[in-house]
Amino acid sequence: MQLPNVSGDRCAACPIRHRAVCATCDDTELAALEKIKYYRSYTPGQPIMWRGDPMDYVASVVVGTARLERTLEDGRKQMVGLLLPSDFIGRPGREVISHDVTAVTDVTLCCFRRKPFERMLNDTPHLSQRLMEMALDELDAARDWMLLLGRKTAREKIASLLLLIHKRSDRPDNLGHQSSAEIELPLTREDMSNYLGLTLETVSRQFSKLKKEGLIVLEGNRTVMIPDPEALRLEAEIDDVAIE
Amino acid sequence: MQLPNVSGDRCAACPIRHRAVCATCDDTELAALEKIKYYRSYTPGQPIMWRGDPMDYVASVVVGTARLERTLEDGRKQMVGLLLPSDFIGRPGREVISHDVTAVTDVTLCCFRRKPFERMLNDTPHLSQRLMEMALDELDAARDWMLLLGRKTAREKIASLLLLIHKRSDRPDNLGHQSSAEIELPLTREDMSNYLGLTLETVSRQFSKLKKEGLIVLEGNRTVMIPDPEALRLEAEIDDVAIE
DNA sequence: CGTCAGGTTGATTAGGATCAACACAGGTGG
DNA sequence: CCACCTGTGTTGATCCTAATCAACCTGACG
Repeated sequence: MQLPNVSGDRCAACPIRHRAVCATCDDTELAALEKIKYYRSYTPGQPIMWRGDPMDYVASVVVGTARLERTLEDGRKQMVGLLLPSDFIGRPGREVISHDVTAVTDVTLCCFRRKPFERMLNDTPHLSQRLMEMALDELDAARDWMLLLGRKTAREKIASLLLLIHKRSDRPDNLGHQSSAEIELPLTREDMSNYLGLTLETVSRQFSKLKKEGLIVLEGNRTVMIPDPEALRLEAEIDDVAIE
Repeated sequence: MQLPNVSGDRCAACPIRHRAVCATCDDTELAALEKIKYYRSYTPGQPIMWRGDPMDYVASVVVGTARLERTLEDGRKQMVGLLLPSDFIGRPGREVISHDVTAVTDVTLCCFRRKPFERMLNDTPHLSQRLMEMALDELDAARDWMLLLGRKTAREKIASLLLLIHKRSDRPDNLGHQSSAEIELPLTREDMSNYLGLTLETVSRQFSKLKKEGLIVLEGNRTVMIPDPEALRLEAEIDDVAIE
């Protein structure tokens, strides 16, 4: 996979400039951030942070997909977040990392050492307000996911996940409702099962069933065509009061 | 139930002064907040906010317990948060309420009309930083709960809930590990089932089983004695890396 | 005294987990 | 070039946990 050449680039040219934690920073603030930022890259499967380790830096995802997860002693795993470009990693004000983070695809992070970043947070309201906004958005998303984990059936979970990935892989040509859509799954069946609170066998079976019913069309293992997104939406029991 | 006389009180005397969104405000900021605040009270079961309604105000819980929940069309319910004193309700910057909020016990809120509060957020870094902190804490809590919903057994869920309530009803005499503890459940079996992603029958059965095994002692329906919190902790599969 | 909300317990069912076999593609090394 | 391995995915058989359906209990309250 060819990575965009981000290292050393000016923030102004950054692909996530207008969505990440720095979105509302002005030129002066951006210059200050630029001084303390550095890039890191990871290959698929590579750990990025471990729960319990000291949190030396925080970061924005620039390119790629990562998963945020927790593991029980006996090995049961639950993904608690899917990190896509512009998502923020880490919790300023905390000494220790609370969730494992792992690269799913090739990933490039824009990192800030925690201490300098915390100092900037303190005297850059634009930054703390943006981070507050992002945290509140993620909180809403986490709560929606709690509804899925606690109450939805396997079939509804799969449909919801497909629609979530569809929505978040927002290509620019996304004007209103399309009559069909194609999405690229960054996750393996196992990753998906860990996100949905299922086993990988159940995920596989539900894929097969949705395929047989014509609600999805598989092109290879990772590419899913959704002939009629509205029909899939009915299966997902999603309800957007024009909120999300 | 006798409510503390909070209405009209000065913030300085407020029971949640040092934990709520206003915790880090100085006297001047507090005075400004005092001008736009007002109190509201609710009786058990009374709705506080409805998903989809315009968000006219945001609030802090001063006294009592409320639940935050989402409902599927067919009636399936999932609690997505338990709101205790000092917790914040609402999302500045959003026009519409995204979760239902209902009083569980008698509840007193300290409310702020949203617009003035948003203006204050903009020019009061103490406030936005505190709200950011609280949102990030809640995000961590929500993610812990996702692990519970997705991967824990009914028995583990119940044990986790009891320990959560024990931890959050932090009486001052809470110096380190106690050899036994008594907690007061604000929730009905049904509320608990909605929080844990179970049915109320399953909750009831697991209570009976834990009782039979001596891990808990019921005194009436709502009071639970935990003879050996460490033993219960082993059942809950909780793992705190000195994080929480 | 009857009603009703909250709670317990029992019988049965079902959705998903578990255990297991196999398919297939992509490397790797002889 | 082929044999082999490994990671990923599919499908089948069986089991088990928690859901469902149902009866009943208790205490509060008009």
